[in-house]
Amino acid sequence: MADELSAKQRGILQFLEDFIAKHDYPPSIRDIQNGCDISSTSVVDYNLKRLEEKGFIRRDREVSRAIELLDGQGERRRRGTVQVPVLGKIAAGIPLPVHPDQLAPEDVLDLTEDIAGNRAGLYALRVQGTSMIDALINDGDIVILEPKQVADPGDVIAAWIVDREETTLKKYYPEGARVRLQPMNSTMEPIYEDAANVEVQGKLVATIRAF
Amino acid sequence: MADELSAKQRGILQFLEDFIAKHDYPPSIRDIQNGCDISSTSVVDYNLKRLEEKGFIRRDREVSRAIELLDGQGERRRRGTVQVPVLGKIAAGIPLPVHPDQLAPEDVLDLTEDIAGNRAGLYALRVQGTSMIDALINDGDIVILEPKQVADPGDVIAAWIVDREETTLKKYYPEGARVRLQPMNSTMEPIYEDAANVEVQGKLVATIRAF
DNA sequence: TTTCGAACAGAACATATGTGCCGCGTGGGA
DNA sequence: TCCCACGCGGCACATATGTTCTGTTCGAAA
Repeated sequence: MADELSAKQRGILQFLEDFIAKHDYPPSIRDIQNGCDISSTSVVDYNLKRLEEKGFIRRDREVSRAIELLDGQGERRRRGTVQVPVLGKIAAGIPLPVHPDQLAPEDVLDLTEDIAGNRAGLYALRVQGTSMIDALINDGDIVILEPKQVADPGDVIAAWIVDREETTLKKYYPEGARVRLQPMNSTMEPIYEDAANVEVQGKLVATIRAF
Repeated sequence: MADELSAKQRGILQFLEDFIAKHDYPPSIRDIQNGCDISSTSVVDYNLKRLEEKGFIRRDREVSRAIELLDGQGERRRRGTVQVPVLGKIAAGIPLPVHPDQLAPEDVLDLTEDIAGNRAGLYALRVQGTSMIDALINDGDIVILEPKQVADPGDVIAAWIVDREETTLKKYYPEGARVRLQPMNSTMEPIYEDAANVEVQGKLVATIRAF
């Protein structure tokens, strides 16, 4: 049960993704041959068979360009969307995961580029409780975050307030030694924290509330 | 400049959608022929040329199964997503469009089924102003609505308050002759309106805020 | 009526494309 | 050492598939 992919197989997989993203239909074997600088169609065929065995693609035999991309577990993949892992919950009293990659996603959210933009490494969290109500974020909402340790002024960030052990979502304005954290609800007053007391944990990309 | 599609052309387009949704790769001309009960490949070819002229598909000549689905305006379509038209703005003082179909969308938003669900006829509106802040909806947010003239208790609806000429987004609880409209921010008090003074204009499906 | 073009039928044609077969290195195990 | 699976190269082959050509039908316009 070999789950390992050879360099050539990873290259083919990458080429498949790019080609489909570009053309909206799968490449032929000879397209792959040229795109990956492979010497023979039979080599492509050989490696496609391996990829199919390992559950990364599915092929309909005898049909041109009949390659479907799977995710390595035999699951169908969606096109034109970004898979964003839902890593867990976010509440006032718990810090965000610092290394999102290390967590097993409990769920996956498909997002279009309309929402996700071209950012990479995004992850999502479910909001638990109403502690972020001042950020116009309710219990049950989903927040999409881009992992970041530094933020630009004006970014909406997820900040960990060290001494209060609290996560908050606010607009970020560094002002010398202190930081102004402005609620997104413009009728509310900003709070000020010592710069050393604020840890930037990520940048807010979007929030989604479904009913 | 014929924008009209014949029944056969609509059938082919439908078949294309279904086939691609099912297989993740486009059908061959003969697949279309069989799937649509068309007598000859040349008829398929003929109608595909028409569809291409009208901007519903794009084809790469001489390449098998090289059909891309477009949206009728020559724009690329995404797969596994729902196209939701952005019909305009929503503000406190303007009613929602009653017949969304009749408006030309100023923009199109791609949504995955994760967000849109399986509902049909959805449309989106951009929120202008902060008048919906009590519904945790900010200036610039996008609201996704399902057209509906009647709502179930507990639905979050877009309601037109007749005498105040005002649009509001609230949870809907009919209570006999009056209606309780509960803000989504649970710390705020509900308002009560005469049932005749409340017009249900649609059901809120989701809200999206992108940064 | 005639004319003309849109839509279609049927078949032949050219080629794009998946598949199979034979063979060659190479490296590890018996 | 021999043997064999693995990964690969090269090529021929069958066919899946897009294209094209000739004709037919039908309805509207002349």
